[in-house]
Amino acid sequence: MDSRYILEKPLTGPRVGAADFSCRSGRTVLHTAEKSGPVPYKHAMDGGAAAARSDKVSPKRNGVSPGVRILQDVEKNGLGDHRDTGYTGILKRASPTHCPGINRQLPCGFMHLDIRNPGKQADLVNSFRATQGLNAPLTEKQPLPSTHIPVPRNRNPSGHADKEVMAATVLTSLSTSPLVLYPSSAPTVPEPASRGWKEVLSASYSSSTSGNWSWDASDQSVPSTPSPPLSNDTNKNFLLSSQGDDVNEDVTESPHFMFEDPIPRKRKNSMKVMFKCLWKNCEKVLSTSSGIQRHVRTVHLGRNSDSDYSDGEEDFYYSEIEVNMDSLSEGLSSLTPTSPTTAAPPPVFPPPLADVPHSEHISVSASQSHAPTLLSQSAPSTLCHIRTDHAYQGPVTHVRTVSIGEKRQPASNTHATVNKNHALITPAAKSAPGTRKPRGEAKKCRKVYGMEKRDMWCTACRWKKACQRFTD
DNA sequence: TGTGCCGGGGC
DNA sequence: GCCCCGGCACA
Repeated sequence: MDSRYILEKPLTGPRVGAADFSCRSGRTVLHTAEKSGPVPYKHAMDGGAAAARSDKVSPKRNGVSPGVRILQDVEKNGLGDHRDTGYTGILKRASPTHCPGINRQLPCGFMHLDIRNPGKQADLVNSFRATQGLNAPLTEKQPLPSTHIPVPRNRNPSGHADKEVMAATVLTSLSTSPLVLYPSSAPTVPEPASRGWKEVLSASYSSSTSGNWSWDASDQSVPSTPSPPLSNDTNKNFLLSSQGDDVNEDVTESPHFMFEDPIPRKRKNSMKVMFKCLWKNCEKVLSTSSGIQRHVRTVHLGRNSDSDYSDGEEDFYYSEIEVNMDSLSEGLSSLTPTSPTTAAPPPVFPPPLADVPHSEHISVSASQSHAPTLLSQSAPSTLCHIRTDHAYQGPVTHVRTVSIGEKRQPASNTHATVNKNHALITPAAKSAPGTRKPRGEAKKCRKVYGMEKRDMWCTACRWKKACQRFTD
């Protein structure tokens, strides 16, 4: 995967659909094969299984299995020429999640500046870019979709002017709010913007079901959490207050929160101190005192914003307010895509950084054991139910739902967190001893093939076990 | 009575 | 682990 691909690939819906379709299509193929007759087959975790089975279902080796065709269609629909991944669905699904990570590795990382706020912030923008050694013209970067926003990996504010440091601080603190991301004052269409976070969400969501990765769910403080629009009132307040010149520093770079650090820093304190302008009819809220002072000085006191002179009068026109960032996160967490099969919804919202597949995210330390738990709980939202005729045999772990992104554990390795969760859930779901599960409606091998074709039965039926081929 | 399949046992 | 079967519950 080269950088060209990264830059040209939009992380949009179709890609998400690819993951989902490939998974489902794999299942479809599976069932088709099952229904087509008692063809013995082996299962694999990826789309290759579908292709492999298509060898038997379809006379042609190159015959396009449904799953493969869907993948190719998806590519036509915007995934470009990413054809080097072969037929396997895993690679296809993994591809989107790799993009951001590689983006961060781009030597010429850039910030996706909000093009809807041109003009005044240009100077500040250029200042920022200059300090980061970013020489690429801004216009080259702007066409990128908002959901795909790489940023410089190592931002070093040291040596910057106070203004720039302050701007960075403001951005970090405000980045939890989508309100700043997509100000209503923007002349451009807000719809793509609102769709942006949705896409990020869906991308993250679907990725969780596909790639071999996890997010560090223990990090609730990720400032990159994209947020659905909260209350309109809040929006108004924020947006109204975001039209001043100070907003530029807030708005201009806030998108960088999307992909800040691979491992975002924790926020120790959920209470965020903000500074609210007390000027009549002005509800501007900024996260830094200097910012609000400058706002008051320039907007309300009519002083030159470039002038560093301040008599301290601005102090009278703003006050500190505390904003509970957790409350925002909680509101967001309600949108967390959870699986109906999960025992409990993840307590935190998966940050979009989870979009980034990082092996270091997978290997979470034991002290963060809840992270894999979250993965296991949220991942199976789109599952490929994989079973075999021989699933009945051997360890029960052969018969279980397997998410695409979930690494298959050896049968002997029942200590995995995923299996632990199953163990925790299973006893409650297990029927009481002595009770039988109701007889299924589906015809079983015995009825389908009859006694004379007993060799065509599934193994379980032959052994008088629960039929594995025609399950209910 | 036929069927599905649990539980148990032999190898 | 593979394979078989007695026996029970259900339609």
